[in-house]
Amino acid sequence: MTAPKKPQTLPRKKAQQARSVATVEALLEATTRILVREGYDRASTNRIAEAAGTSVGSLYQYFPSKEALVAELIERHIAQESLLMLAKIEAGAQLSAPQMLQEFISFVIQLYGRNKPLRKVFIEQVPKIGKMQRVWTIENEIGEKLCGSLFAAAGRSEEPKTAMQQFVLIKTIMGVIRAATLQKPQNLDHELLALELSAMLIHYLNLE
Amino acid sequence: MTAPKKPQTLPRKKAQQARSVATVEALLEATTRILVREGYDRASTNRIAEAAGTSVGSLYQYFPSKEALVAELIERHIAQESLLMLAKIEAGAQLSAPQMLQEFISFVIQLYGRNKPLRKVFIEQVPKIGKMQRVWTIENEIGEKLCGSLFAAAGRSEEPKTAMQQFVLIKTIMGVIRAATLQKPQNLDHELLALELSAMLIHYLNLE
DNA sequence: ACAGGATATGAGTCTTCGCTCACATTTTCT
DNA sequence: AGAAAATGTGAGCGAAGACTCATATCCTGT
Repeated sequence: MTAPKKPQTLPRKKAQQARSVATVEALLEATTRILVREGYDRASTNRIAEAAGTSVGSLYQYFPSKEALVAELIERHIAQESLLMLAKIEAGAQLSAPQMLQEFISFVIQLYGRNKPLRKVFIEQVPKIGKMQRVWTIENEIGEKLCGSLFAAAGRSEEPKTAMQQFVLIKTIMGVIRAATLQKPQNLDHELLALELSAMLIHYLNLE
Repeated sequence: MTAPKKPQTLPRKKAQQARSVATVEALLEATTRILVREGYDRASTNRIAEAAGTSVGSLYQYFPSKEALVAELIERHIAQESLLMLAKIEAGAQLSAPQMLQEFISFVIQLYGRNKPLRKVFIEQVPKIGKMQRVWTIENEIGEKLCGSLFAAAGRSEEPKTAMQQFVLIKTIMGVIRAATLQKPQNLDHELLALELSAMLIHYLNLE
């Protein structure tokens, strides 16, 4: 009879004074620490509050649930990294298409090499927290922008870019890099990977 | 102070009589149903036992934990699908390399289109249950076999296949298909996707 | 037929955890 | 200074669920 209730992830109230902002930040930092050290399941609200040096009560003033806490963390993480990627694309505007793509891929590989344990937790929790849609939206955005910049670099700005091209481009990159990062086969040179991937995709897009 | 204990996933005892084998099967089937209908978190051992028409006690005779139950389900799922993929590769042995690859990709897309809800649960739980290594091992196996067959079909059996080639080949395929399946952009034609992906990879492998 | 192993049962124990609330403290504003 | 608003506290309630165990039933071999 009970409808399947998804946990609310909207912040309960906004912090106004500096002191409460500090509390919220402390909570988020503590959540990160506990997530990495203990994993999602062992991260209880009580434990998080204690680690943050506050109380459960305070936690529930700002976050309606543990999921909300993690959702906020994921949101910040996604937002930050997508900004970095978009910036990287802009920064390579004067390069040739192959170089631009190769540098972008190298950059993402290096990005994914950082913070492995936390990233692992996020990857596991993104679906449960319902952040998949958000990730996809941003990935598509990046794919679109990257595709546009590549065509521009090859002097073919006018040509239409199909949804398929953008999709294959960004999903190939992210899919392969995710695999390379998580699975980490040590005998796989990252520079070479970036080179081969970009060559393959440049040819796929007819941009050499 | 407590060491992070991973839940044991080895079967507690093996069923010997026909009756107990039936119990185990019933438990696994019930787990599947509940997983699909209620999701992982709401699937409690009590509920599973009830749905299977047995008792919790019986469940714990054969599975030391809920994780063990799901691990067994995932194991069967992985094993079954990898067999299908390997069979598909063998079945295409007389085709040209491009055709073989295209048909393989189409096959995997169609495979991933089935059982979406259950597959979603599995994808979410594979990391937590510790089955990632197993998935990777099998994916690499498939990549190796596929790569070999493609080279053979192009009359280049003798040429060495690098680890990089196998890696890019299989991870591109699986990564893109996973994205296409989960994200399901409806304006993306699956046949066309298979065609473009295979063309791209055939060129990457220098097999046209 | 009967012993002994295999299997089944499910009420109950124990633990964990999410979350509330009555109350205390701090900050802000006039 | 004093009132009102914002913020902080943590013991404890209630729910949920993982897992056990004493007991009962079934099966197999002799």
